[in-house]
Amino acid sequence: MSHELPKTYDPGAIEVRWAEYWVNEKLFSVKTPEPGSKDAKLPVFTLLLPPPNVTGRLHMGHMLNQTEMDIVMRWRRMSGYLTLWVPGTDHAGIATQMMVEKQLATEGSTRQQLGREAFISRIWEWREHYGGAILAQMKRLGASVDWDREYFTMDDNLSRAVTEVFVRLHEQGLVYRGNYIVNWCPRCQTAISDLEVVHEDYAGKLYQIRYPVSGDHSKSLTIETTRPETMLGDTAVAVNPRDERYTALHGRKLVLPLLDREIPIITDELADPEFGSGAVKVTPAHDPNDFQAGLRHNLPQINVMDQEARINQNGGPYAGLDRYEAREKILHDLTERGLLVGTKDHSYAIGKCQRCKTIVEPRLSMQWFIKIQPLADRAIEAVEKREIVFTPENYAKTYFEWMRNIHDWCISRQLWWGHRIPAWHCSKCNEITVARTAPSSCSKCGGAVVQDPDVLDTWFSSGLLPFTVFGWPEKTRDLDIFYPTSLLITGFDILFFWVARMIMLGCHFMADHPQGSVPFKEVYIHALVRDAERQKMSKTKGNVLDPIEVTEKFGTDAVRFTLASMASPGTDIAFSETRTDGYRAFANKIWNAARFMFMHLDRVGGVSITAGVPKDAQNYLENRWILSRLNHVAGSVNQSLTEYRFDEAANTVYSFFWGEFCDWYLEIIKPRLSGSENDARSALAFLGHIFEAALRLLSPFMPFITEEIWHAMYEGKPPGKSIALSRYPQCHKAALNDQAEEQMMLLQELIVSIRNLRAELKVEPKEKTGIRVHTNAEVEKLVKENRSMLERLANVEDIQFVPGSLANEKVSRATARFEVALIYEQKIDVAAETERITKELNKNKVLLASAETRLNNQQFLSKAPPEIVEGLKKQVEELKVIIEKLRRRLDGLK
RNA sequence: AGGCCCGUAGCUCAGUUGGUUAGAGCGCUUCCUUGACACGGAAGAGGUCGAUGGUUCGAGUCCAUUCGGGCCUACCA
Repeated sequence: MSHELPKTYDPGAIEVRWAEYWVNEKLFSVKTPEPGSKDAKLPVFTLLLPPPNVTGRLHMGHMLNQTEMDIVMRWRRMSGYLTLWVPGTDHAGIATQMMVEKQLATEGSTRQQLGREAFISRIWEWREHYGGAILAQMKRLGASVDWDREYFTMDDNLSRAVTEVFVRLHEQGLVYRGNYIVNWCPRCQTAISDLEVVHEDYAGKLYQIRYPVSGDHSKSLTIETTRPETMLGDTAVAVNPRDERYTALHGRKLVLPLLDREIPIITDELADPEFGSGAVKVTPAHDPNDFQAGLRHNLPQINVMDQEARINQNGGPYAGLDRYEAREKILHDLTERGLLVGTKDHSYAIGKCQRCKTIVEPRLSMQWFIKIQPLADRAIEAVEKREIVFTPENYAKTYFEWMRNIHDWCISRQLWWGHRIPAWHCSKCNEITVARTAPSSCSKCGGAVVQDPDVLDTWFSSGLLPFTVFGWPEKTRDLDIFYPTSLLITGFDILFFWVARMIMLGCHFMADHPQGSVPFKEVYIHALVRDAERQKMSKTKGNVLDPIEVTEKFGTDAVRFTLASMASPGTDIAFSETRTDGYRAFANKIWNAARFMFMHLDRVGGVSITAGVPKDAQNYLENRWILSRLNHVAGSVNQSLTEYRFDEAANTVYSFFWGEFCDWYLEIIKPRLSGSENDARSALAFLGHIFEAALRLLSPFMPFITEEIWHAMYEGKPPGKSIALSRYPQCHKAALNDQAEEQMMLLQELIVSIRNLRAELKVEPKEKTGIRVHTNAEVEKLVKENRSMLERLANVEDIQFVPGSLANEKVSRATARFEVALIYEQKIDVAAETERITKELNKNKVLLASAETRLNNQQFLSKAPPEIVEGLKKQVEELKVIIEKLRRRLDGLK
């Protein structure tokens, strides 16, 4: 039997195989543990996948998000948690509807032609065909989610829960319907929430328009506006009550130009005396501030635009014109009449629809809202009391900032795709019945009822997911066990859209949950993945990297490792392929290290690498050392992951595996591996033990290659189905060995010093040299014990210990604990050596001087902690020794 | 308008509560095809931490000011 591993590392070949294996074997599916069962006693770790849009395509942000989630989940699973990661997709109301409407357009059809029902089934069809793209990609990338629990936000059970929530909120008086100013997208023809509006700076114009005083056209007021077309809906002009310029006009009326309607002059704080003329037009149906002012003064609300933002019949001669055509015509007409006083440049922010980028129109319309304050209060408290903890912590500030200035949430959308509002309108008496199921007739007058045509904001249903995925409103065992979820990992872009809403709704509906009402205990907000030049990736810039393409080029493990190695809370990631190439090399290194081990295993045969640590292992310094290092590293990686320092964790395993395990350990044991079969077997048994642990350590970061090698190690008969189900290495104090680590460090220093000298002298690589060492008895003993290591790694054949200092030698190196010189005839470059030593000497002199200055400073001595002072004293002693040695070297060179 | 973040080697980033000689990867220079790996090995060069001022025995690390870059929130006519 041999350990099968192809000669070259081909990530594509192994990854597809394992990705399928993990899914087919249902390795990460979690059955709800029965009461009293073994699993029921485990600590639980639950994570909800931020559901990608059905319309979505996987981008680097997803890849980062998934990598972080998968690392955490694999690590927790291996650390003994019952680990549940629930995947799903979001029906994405507007986005999906737009997508399918576009498709219809290519067929020359519209949703109106199709009708509501047919259009919706068309979307379901579309979803069947294209909806699973991201999740399929996730499977390929090996995300360790429970595919048996996959959901879609429009599933029957989730939809029922949405209805239940709406009805309950309504019963609690937290849902209301009313005519308010909302952000209206004329393209999508629906209301959208404040969050769905993106603001952009806009260099526009401010138009100054004169409104004549009624009955006295010699007098007038001048107002300023950026949207002159809205004047058609003006129902007053306001001045500030304290603005003495206009006291005389209080109570008078104005003639609204163009329409010749009389409108009152009102006094209201809305008018800022500092702005423009101090008079402001009031358009209650098209501006939120004006709307409030209108309510205060009982002004009529005249809506002058239709759903497509064309002027309606209220606009008199302008009816039928698009809002911007109307603007031009109005400005033209005003100019003709001499009422346009002036125009000035004015830059302000315009709101655009998040989805289609059409300029949003504030418009009065009948919508459903959630009274948000009561929900927000509790949501603020939950974070203040640290029931939910943010990483990085300053996102809590952003969260508070928003929560404390929150506005009621407009939840109705004039779309067809989404959860329909469970409200029925009586066609006779207009009574509205909100109910869990359709009423047969009006509860008030018995008339026929029609369901409200609107659907709910997509974020309404996704805001409920932390409890609805576990079966709410039923009282399920899943809810008992898995709620609250442990962690949420997501991007800051949906902090308000989703995270804040989940907190509000979770706290509200899970208020009596024994393990706490919050939907999750921790929120980790990940950063942005930028391109190698730190530019934001965007389609228009054309710098978008497709994660699947990069993955195919370098392997999933390498891409994951790249992202992990740069994922530090709060820091954006500049993704560069050269770096990924470097981690592909790392994977290749792991691969070849494994092949190296297998080569020797197959040569001697009969070694059980799983039998535990062989007895004689502790006899070897390098074994004590690498075991100690492994345990230190395990401790440090666990700690870093606890703090979501993916970068620290990844870099730690990287340098352990490559820098210590491969570069030093494997090199040291090579002679034993290729020596007698007994020696090889003993070395291999311990090597296998370390290698296997290192694979487990690496597994959450590089699940594919570690799975492949792990199975190969067991020759197809592993102790479990997957390395992902084995235990994560911990730091065992008993395995730590400070002495071994110090001794190895000294030997490494000595070896490097010798290599150094050889390089400087340009000794032929194949030529062995002799060395002379001046040191203390302890080090001498250590070197003698590890003579063969030194001979091999430093290419030395003759080691002499000398009583006297070697500082006068032409070629030598000195540290505080030893001096070493090469026994070598060749001439050296005296000038270069002199320069090098002078440089080193000066560096040390500067250090000594600064240290001594500090030690002579009474303030320092009295105020600095004693261990710092002691450390400095010790350093001064060592510096003096080194400086003295360097001086003698310099003299010797002359 | 308010709030937040960043500026450390050629490039991309680390640098924990201020404490001894500021680190890594990539790139660069020199040497080496030694049977795991040239996707490799060995050795090396290279920063005074955006600027200024302050606190402190001691600052890349805290404070202030300033310059440069980025982000978020917002109903400014």
